[in-house]
Amino acid sequence: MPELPEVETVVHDLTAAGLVGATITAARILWAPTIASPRADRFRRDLRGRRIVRLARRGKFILMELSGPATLLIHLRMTGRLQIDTPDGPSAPRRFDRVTWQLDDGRMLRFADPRKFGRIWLVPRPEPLFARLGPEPLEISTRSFREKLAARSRALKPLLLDQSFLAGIGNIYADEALWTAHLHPLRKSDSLSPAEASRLRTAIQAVLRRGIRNLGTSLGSGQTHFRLPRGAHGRNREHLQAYGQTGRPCSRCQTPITRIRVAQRSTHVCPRCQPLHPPRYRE
DNA sequence: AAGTGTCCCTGCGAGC
DNA sequence: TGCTCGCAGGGACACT
Repeated sequence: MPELPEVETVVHDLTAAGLVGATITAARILWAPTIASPRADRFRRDLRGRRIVRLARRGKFILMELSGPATLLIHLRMTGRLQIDTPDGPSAPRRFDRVTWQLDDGRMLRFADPRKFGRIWLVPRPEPLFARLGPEPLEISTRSFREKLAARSRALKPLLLDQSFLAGIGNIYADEALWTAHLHPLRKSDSLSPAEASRLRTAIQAVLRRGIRNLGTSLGSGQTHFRLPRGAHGRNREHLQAYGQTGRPCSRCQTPITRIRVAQRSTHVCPRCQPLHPPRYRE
């Protein structure tokens, strides 16, 4: 499930593959609802002949800045994958391809997405799409983070998943950050002491940075798990401490990790390290 | 404002 | 082996 570290990894891998500088010679749409805007015929027409100028990330969005200028925005949602083929690779669409782009260097870029939740936009300016996105979690200051927590009275888990609060965190890294910070997912955001708030920010940044360093978290098997554009796997799964660890001993206290449901999402918590009602403030 | 439920989708693992 | 069933979940939206 691509979150900030996976999206960052995709952008890095596309850049390393030398995508910047290539020109799109044709776009093919195999599942029309993937294109959020503009309409399919215009999407194809407007892309032809544009050069890829820069690749970037904002929240969970991949930004492909094009000559013109224009920006191609890609959101992978659950199972979206960008794949870059070598020039001698097969050019026929594969089973889960939703959009493909032919490049002038002979390569093909594919957007594959088994569950069809991913979306792509071609826009003159990306900013309007970011109007409701919160700040980047790797850039927010301690002070600003504390103030934002105190300004709300929401459970921590749904708040971390809310992209208008912070942009880029999903279910895996939310659970990892809360475990790392010793905080229960149902703690209210305005109940945190300054030390706890600071600890949470540090934990968020640590788990995201570790995810990036490990090239993202690849889960499960088959078509639905995360891969880099050139086919490599992320190796962050082996570093997970809470997510998907139900029944396994917490690496800090050996208490089995339990799975609860919070805001319709499976949530993994150490019942001992992450008490809902802490006896008193520590540190 | 916060929380819940529903929808979109389909591969996959579990159970029979 | 082959079937059915329920789970996985990001984000938009309706509703309480």
